[in-house]
Amino acid sequence: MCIKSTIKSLDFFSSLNAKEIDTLANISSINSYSKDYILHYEKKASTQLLFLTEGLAKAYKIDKHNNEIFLYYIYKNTLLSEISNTSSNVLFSFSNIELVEESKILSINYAQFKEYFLNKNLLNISFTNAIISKSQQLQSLVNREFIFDSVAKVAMMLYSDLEMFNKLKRHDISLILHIQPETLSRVLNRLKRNKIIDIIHGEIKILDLLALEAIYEGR
Amino acid sequence: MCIKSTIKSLDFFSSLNAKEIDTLANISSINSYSKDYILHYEKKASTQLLFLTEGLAKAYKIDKHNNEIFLYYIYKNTLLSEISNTSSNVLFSFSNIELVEESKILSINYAQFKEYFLNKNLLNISFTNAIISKSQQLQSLVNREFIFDSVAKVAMMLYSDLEMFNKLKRHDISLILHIQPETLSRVLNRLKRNKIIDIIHGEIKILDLLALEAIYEGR
DNA sequence: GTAAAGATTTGATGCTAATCAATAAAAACT
DNA sequence: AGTTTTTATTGATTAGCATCAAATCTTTAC
Repeated sequence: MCIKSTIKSLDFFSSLNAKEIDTLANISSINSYSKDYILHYEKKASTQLLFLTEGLAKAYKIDKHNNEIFLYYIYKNTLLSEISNTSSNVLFSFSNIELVEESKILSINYAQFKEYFLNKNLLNISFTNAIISKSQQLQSLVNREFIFDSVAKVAMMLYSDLEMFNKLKRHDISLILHIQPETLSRVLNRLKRNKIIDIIHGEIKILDLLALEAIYEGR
Repeated sequence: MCIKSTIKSLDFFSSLNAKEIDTLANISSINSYSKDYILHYEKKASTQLLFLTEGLAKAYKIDKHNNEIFLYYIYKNTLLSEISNTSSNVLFSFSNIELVEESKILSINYAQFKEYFLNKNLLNISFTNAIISKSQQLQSLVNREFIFDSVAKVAMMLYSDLEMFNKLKRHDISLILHIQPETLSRVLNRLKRNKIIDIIHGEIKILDLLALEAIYEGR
C-alpha cells in the first residue's frame, strides 16, 4: 500500500517494525500540494505532525515592513512541523511554511502519535534528532543575521556553496541572505575589486579562498 | 549524599528511581564557581553534560566588532549545555556561557549518560523537552531581533516585565535588548513625550498600556 | 532577428541605530 | 558634608543598508 511504502522511505521511521508501521499508517494520510501552497501560517495551531516526503519547502517570517525574512529550506525526507512542546497535543508554528516545489506531505495525528509512539518510547531518538537539527538551523540563522554583516554573509555563502550560488538567481540569493539584490551586487563588485573573486559572464570564480574565509571567520 | 539530593532536586531527573539515581551519581560531579566565570567558549567541544543547579548564567556571542550579543539567561534547575547532536559523544557549544551569579553545576559524562540512560529509553522526554525549550529561546530571540525595531523591543520589555525593567540598570537592559544605552535613553524619552510612559526618579510608570502593546503587536 | 519581459547594476538619497564625545545625574566613598 | 566613581543623557556625526529610480544587460517569445 502506498502510505506504508512512503513511511518506510523516511529515515525518521526506520526503527519501526511492520506492525508499528501499520499502526502509524492508520493515523496518517498523504497529500499532494502544488508549488507556492502555504502549508502553515505563523502562530497557527495544528493537530497534525507533518513530514515532507517529496519536494521542497521554505520557512520564513514577515517583518514589520511586510518583508519576507527567509529562515531556511526544508528538504524532503525530513520533519516539517516545528515542535513547540510535548505536553500539549497542539503544535504552534513559529514560521510560515511555503512549498517551493510541488510536494507530497505525510500528515500524522499528533495526539495519537504521542500516545502510540513517543509515550511507548518508540521513535524517541528520531524525534530528538529532528528537533536538534531544526534548532541548528536556527543557530546558523542567528550566526548569519547577528554576527555577519552583508559582506560576511556573501563570503560565507560563496565559500560554503559556490555551486548553489551560481545556480540561483541573484534575487533568490538575496532573499536567502536577507539582503537586497542591490546590496548583493555591490558586495560582489567589492570582492571582485579586491581580487578575491572573479565574475565571468555572471558566473563567479573564487580567486582567493583563504581571504574569503577570513572575511567571515573574523578578526 | 550531596550529589544524589542535588540530582533529586532537578525536575529533569524526576522520572528516575533510586537505583537509576545511583548510577547517575556515579558518572557525575558537582562543582561550584564564582560569578563571572566563563563555563563555555563558543565552538568549543565538551564531553560533559552540564546542569545549572544553583545560580544564574547567561548565553552570549561575540560579533565582528567584539561586541557582546546577549542571547538569553539560563536559570537554575535547567540544562546548561547546548545539544548539537546525539550521534557523537562530544558536544559543541553554540554560544559562550558565563555565570552571572555564584553557581553550582552538575556535570555528567555525556557518553555514559547516553549509554546508561538515553539509549535505554530513560529521560528521553526530559531530554527532548530541554532541547525544545532551548530552541524556543532562540525563536524568541529571532522574533525580537528581526521583527522588532528598537522602539518595539523596549515596548515589549516594558509591557511584559516592567518590574524587571525597573530593577535592572539601563546598561544591562540595553545588553539584553541588543541596543545601545544611548538608544534606550532616546526611546524612553520618545515614549515619555508621547505620554505612553512616565519616568519619575528613573522609575518607569506605564500610562497607556494599550498603546504600548500596539507598538510591538503592530501589524 | 527583434521585441518584450525579466534580471542585474548603478546612482542618489534616506533612515535607523551605532559611535564618539561631552555633560549631567546618581551612587558610593571617605 | 564633599569627592570620586559609576551610570545616564544629550548632541553631533557616521556606518551600513534599504529604498527608489533609471539604465543596462540577459533571456524568452514570436
